[in-house]
Amino acid sequence: MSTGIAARVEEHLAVFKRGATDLIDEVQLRAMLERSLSERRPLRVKYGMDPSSPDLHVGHAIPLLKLRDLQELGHQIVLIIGDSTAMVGDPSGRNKLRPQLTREEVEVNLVTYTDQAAKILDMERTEIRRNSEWFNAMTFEDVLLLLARMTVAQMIERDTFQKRMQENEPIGIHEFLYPLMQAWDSVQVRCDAELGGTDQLFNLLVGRKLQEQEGQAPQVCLTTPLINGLDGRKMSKSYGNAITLTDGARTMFFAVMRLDDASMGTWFTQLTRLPDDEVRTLLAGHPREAKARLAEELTSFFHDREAARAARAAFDREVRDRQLPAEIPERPWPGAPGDTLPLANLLKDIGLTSTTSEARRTIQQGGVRLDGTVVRDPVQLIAAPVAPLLVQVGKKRVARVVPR
RNA sequence: GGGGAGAUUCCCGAGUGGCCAAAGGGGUCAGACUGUAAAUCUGAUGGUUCCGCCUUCACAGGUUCGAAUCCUGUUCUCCCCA
Repeated sequence: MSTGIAARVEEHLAVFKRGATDLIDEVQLRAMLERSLSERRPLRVKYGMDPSSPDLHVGHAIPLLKLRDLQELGHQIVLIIGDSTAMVGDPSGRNKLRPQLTREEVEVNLVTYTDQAAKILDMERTEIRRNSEWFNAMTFEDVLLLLARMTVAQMIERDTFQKRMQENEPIGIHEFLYPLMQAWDSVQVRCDAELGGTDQLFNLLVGRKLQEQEGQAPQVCLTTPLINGLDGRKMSKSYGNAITLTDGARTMFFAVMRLDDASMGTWFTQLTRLPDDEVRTLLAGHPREAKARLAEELTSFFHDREAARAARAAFDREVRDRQLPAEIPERPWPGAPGDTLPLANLLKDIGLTSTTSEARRTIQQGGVRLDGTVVRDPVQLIAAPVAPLLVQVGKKRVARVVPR
């Protein structure tokens, strides 16, 4: 082996390892890379996504970004669209039984999923496989044989199942099938390595086991951290604490600015590719500057530099300087032209609050301003405006009521 | 197959005949503070024509002046025994 290859092995290894939580195992990966680079045969790196909810969030972007790095090194990415596994539901990191999706729901999600993944990966160079390709071809006997590869004891060793049993939460028998299915994907695509979140480690290891049983070299398992959402809990669409890849530039930027300081380091490492020393300098400086930079990097990546700058300008203006936004949505007066409306009803009618009760509460708490003046009486009658009336609810909601 | 426990408001979780729109915590919203946050403090948190009325405590009936609370049936979950 030439010294040139040895250096490149180290280079590739560093990319694999950067920000990773588990690597099983490094010795094996090094050997794979040596062979791969000397034989000029890219490694097949698998990643599976189940189209189980319509939107991907930045947490999903972490492994995808890692895949992109590997893709840029010339390795072959194999993206598994888990259209069959989605109907089972991955029990990983779940303390509850997942609702089972129908074929129709899966198909709808699938389209948006690949579109979103395309924001990160070069899909031209990505091998995309649906796992229904092989699962739909299996007979009941095939399924039995697959199930027979593991024992219940091995399965319930998993901490998620342990926890559920302790908490008397249900565990569906079909959930036992999930790790085996994911592992079977690895056998089918003959991958050299599989990437997943830290909660996937068990499933990834089952892949190694099955590949060995099938006479294949066991895959290297690589996990990336799961990140917390904006409220500190695990990021999840259902908690409403996620930043999704489909969020607009402004929404995305503003959301990142709400992140707690302590998480910034992880976010920089996992979601940006800024050099380490630059990140260190940023983190040592003013937290707001660092966070703004983080937000700008993320927004630029998922949208573009221009949109990110605009979002930052809007943030500075509206939040930092407490100025009105440049664009204020206009709402036509909802009543008859010469009419009057109680303030609470007006707020609901123009959509600034979802119910009149919410409007009343907010008004009574001093959260509503008309032309900049706090109004505390929810039944105060508002006359149809002759000139635009500026209505603000809290810090974020604003509209201009215009005559019609 | 037998026995036991349970299903509560967005989530978790109290409540076992009237004082229950239902404790407490989380989340969320509003206000204060601030660096944009976080943390902290205050208040709010089913709807509404808002000191009244309507809807809500798995579902369907029933008892009662009155039920989340009692009874019957149904659905779902957990535990133990076989």
